[in-house]
Amino acid sequence: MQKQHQICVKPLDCFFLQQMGRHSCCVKQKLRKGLWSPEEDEKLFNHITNFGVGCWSSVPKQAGLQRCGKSCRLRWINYLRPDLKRGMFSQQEEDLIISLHEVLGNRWAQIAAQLPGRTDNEIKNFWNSYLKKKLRQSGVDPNTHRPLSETEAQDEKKCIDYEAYLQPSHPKKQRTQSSLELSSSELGPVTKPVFDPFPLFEFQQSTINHLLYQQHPDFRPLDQTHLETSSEFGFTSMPGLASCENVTETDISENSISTSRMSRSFCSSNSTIGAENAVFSWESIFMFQLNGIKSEDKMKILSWEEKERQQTESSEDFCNFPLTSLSEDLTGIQTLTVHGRSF
DNA sequence: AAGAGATCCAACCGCCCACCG
DNA sequence: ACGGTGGGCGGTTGGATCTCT
Repeated sequence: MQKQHQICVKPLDCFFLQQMGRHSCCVKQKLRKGLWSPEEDEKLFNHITNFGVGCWSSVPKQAGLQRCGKSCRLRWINYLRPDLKRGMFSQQEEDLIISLHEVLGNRWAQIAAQLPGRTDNEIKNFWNSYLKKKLRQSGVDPNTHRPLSETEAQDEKKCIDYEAYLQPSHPKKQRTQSSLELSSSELGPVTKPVFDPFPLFEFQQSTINHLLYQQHPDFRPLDQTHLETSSEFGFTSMPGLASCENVTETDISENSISTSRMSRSFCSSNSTIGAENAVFSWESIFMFQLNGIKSEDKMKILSWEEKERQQTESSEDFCNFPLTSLSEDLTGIQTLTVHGRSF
């Protein structure tokens, strides 16, 4: 474990480390730490929207944030990024994580690269809080992916009923879904405002990706690499946001966005947040997704129920995502098998 | 109803590495 | 070649929330 090498860095040590170019953050006592406020989120989001992802160390100053660059980067990657998929992991994602973990170990970033819309942190948390226990429960050592001895399996006291977990009524699931599925009238007064720039993203990501995949077989969902490096997807300049004033109401089917799936934050606030050079709105987010893939086709927007049905029917689509960026560590590995499919 | 324990997950920490001057 | 710097990563923490008694 790394911890044994870690030295408690207090002022004097910290000074030297700073001189060595390491973690200068900790000496800047004035910088804020902890949870991000909606205002901070909005500032960071608007800054990245307007100026793109450049030098993280300069972002806090330019965006007017009392945070270190690392903190801003993390917040963007794990929460504000527009391509994030939210909500429960699907069975396909879960199987893929387990298979990838068997090959890659705790290389969460590499695993996350194979799961569009998921962050390494999210996958790591999911693994530590749930998958590990599930594997142990089913008699598999999560570290080696080999069968546990019977004794070890019996000694595993913590029991997780996975089937029950997948049911909509499971408390843990309700916890994560509540903000998406309750209507504003059901939610009552909002006590903890949250800046949620992409409250529909669960809908957008899965629905649009599915639709695009249907009509454009070459289409692949956005991933972190695309966002950070590809001008084709254009997030560094956010064309969809910058030009959102050109979006008309008729571009979006009224049926495609159900207010019942809005998050608390947006149910309780204006749907448009003004910035100096950009306007934050539902329409802009939606159109960015469409602009991002440069599709000229008019797409039929399916109802939520129809979309979910089709997703279920095409549940194997996820397995078709190519493993494009496995590291050099995998050079010796010929294939990766997921659900009997070889990659 | 209340308190304790368990769990989740956002955020932090420190190490490593690539890049640059 | 070397040191400074920024970014990426995995491990860990601690506050919030949930469950149990």
